[in-house]
Amino acid sequence: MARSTRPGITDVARLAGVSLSTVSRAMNGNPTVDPALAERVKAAAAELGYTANPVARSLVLGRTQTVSVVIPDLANPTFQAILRGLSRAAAADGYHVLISDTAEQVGEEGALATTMRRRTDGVVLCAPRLAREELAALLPTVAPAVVINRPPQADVPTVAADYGAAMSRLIEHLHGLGHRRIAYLSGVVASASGAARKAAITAATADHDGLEIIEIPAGVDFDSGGAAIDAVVDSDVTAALAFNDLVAMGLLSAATARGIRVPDDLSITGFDDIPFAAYTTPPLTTAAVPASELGRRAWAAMHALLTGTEPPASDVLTPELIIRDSTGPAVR
Amino acid sequence: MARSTRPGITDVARLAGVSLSTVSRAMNGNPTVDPALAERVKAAAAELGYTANPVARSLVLGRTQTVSVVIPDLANPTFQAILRGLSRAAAADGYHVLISDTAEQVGEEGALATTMRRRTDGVVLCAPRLAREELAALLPTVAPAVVINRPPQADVPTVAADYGAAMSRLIEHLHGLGHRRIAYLSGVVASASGAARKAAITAATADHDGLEIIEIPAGVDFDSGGAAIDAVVDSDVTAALAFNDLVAMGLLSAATARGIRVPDDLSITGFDDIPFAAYTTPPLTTAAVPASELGRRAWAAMHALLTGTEPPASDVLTPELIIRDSTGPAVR
DNA sequence: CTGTTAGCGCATTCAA
DNA sequence: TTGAATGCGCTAACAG
Repeated sequence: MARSTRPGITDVARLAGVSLSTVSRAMNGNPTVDPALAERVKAAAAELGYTANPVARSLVLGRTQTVSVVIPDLANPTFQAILRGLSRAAAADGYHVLISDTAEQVGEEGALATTMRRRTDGVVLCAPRLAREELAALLPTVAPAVVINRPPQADVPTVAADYGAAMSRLIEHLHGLGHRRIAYLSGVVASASGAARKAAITAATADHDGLEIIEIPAGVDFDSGGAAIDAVVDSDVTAALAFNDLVAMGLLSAATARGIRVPDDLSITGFDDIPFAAYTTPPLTTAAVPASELGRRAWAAMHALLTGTEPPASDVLTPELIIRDSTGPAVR
Repeated sequence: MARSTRPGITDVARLAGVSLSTVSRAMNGNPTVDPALAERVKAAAAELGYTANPVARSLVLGRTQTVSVVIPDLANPTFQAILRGLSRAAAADGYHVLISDTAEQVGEEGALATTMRRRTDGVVLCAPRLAREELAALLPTVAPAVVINRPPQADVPTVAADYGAAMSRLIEHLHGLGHRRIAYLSGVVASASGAARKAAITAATADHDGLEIIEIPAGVDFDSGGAAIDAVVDSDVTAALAFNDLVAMGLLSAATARGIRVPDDLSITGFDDIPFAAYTTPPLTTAAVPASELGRRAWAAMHALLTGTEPPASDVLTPELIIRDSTGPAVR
């Protein structure tokens, strides 16, 4: 029967008639080896189907050519897009990605990141609800790290979307359409982006006399949007700012089911511009968070950290306002 | 300044006043260690914040506690769900997941799987378009492996949804509504699930006199569904079977934009039951492929392989027919 | 029950 | 330019 164990560097050395250090050097393209010899070694390696054991290399080199990514919820389209952008960018640079969906163990982000960090060269953290202090305490222990969608931190590259600016644009859009009494379906209040949205709301009501924004607690998914329909109706508003597209879609669906016309009776805005936001009925007005671009940039920052390139600064992207048909002039 | 290098097993040994092996044994819960001593060791480890270097362990143990997952396209909701189900199940068993989105390098699945396999304990392969022979040649080289959504292979656990059975149900549903001339928007013909769908169509037309199913080449995404509207209209059918929900949604959207009423003028079915299929207007009739369950089961199979449990057989799930409002009685 | 010794597979000093 | 020796950090024989 054939060999059951993979060929090692020793096998190649023997076949090529050289020492294992020469094999190592040849395989790594070290220029201090005689070209002819290098060829011979490579031929031997090819013949044996030899490839250096990455685990052994990792041990001696101290790097794994892999980064960890911790994501709060793989079911969320935005996080999926971040992961996708990051994953592809990392692959293009020859890096692998170890993922972790923390959905189950909320609050375990710290321990998880620490665990993952040990098998990888760095960690990209997407942890919107991790407490500020915990994050601050965690970061130094897992460096190099890059953080997504959190306020800039000292010594840690951050890539984020400007949720506050986007929320302001959404509000301006609604205000421009004549809406003066607006509902805000808040999602995770404790999240960084949630705080940014809230701040934008406060600023907007301060800026515009007569503008009222009523906060209605809701969740972050489709169902919570639907569940909020009663509260929205009762609040007697002409428009609703949903925490995200999922919530907006739930609200839109529930409103339609109730015979409330959107945007004639009620304008609705989303947030994120997930893939299906353009295909609801009516299509959703929203703020386009460039999620996969965030992932790409997070990788760029990590790659810089890993290669010792210039210390990447914090990188913030402003979501674009996407006006579709779920918003229209205020009626009342 | 503080120590810049992590504590090693030697540091713990010194602090606890024991040998390396005792530390190793104590940390691994080896019962042949005096309980009191074990406590002392653990205390020392805790004091130093020591944790065994996973890379070194991997090298000596020959296992990484990690599995690779290769996914064709992270932008596809079905694959996302598979990954999510798998990832969470693996995490529950203390395993990590290395992912690879092969989108960019189609056809590179083999090389990629091989590369990833070397840093992990096994690979879960989701490669619908990989040629049968290539797959067969690849599998033995990356074992242990489990394959998702492909016909059962010898010696390799397979978990798959029965696309053929689901397609049959969809057709029966349409036939029962009186549809006799139906369009089929084919996606990736070369894929395993594509072949299964096609076979179901052939069987159905053979079973039912007067039933015609016209194949219209299309893609696998939203846009390709929309692009097929002309062909569908020209084909003079009363119903259309879309390759998947994305295509169905694109077609639905284009149809609606053209003033074609669904399901009054045209019935449309999807496939997969992605999260948004229930929220289109009208909601989509489709076949629910239990994607995250597939991921979960793929993990179960892999875990069995890894732990030497009973050889997992091939596991096939039949998608449930979900009748919503995009299908109705045939008019003509 | 505990310590000593030998590798896991490779990259890299150091000599030659 | 090449080879021999050393060690990355840890586990697992093997003695004691």
